[in-house]
Amino acid sequence: MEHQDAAKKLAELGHTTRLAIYRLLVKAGPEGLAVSDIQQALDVPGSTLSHHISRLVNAGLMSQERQGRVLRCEACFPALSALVGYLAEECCVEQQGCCD
Amino acid sequence: MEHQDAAKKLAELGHTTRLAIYRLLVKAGPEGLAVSDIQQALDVPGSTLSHHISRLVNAGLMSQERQGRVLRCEACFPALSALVGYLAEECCVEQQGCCD
DNA sequence: ACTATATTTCTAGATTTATCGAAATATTTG
DNA sequence: CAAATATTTCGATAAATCTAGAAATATAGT
Repeated sequence: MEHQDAAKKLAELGHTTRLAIYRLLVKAGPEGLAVSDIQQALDVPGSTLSHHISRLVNAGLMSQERQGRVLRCEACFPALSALVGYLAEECCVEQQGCCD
Repeated sequence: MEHQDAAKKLAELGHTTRLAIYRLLVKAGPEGLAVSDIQQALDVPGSTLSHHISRLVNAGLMSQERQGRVLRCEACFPALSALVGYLAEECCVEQQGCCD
């Protein structure tokens, strides 16, 4: 993962509402959730929610697929793994033994 | 880990310079690095660097300890683990099998 | 075509953050 | 104590972000 890309993903996750959205999606798994489900769970105005969702999508952390009137949202699980990997990458290269 | 705390940590890591600082520290391991080492590696003005470091410290992602004229910086490794754990927590609770 | 539902786009004001020069503080050494 | 080194605090400006109401768009059902 590129440095800038990782920073962007982390920044987007670093907002209370967006982190909550993302965690709902992670919890939901591949089935995903409709925007309306998320709205109901988090109780935020539609326009605000839409703004945050579009940022998460833009950062490559989730995707949306239309199913009729509903937009189904799903977390991008590989992005999460890559991000976590980036954070721990080269952990303690200078001195072995602190990370497992 | 508390939700707000996790969001804060992620937000602080979500900045190019701060992420670079943090990764240098993760790479350095428990030995840590002096502020001047970081400055040399990243080539940012002192005041800017100090600002970012203080944010990382405030977020509980790193600590500083004075050793003579030098301030030694060290990553808080437990915080990293807890953060990663928080992100993956309850992954796919609704439907088993997507995460390992 | 009309209505209802789902969601986004537009817009604008309020708040937060980033940057960095200059001055201040802390510590060692001569 | 004075000078040198390491780092922070102050201050001010520029840029990005948050929030949410109102209007617009997309789809489905009648």
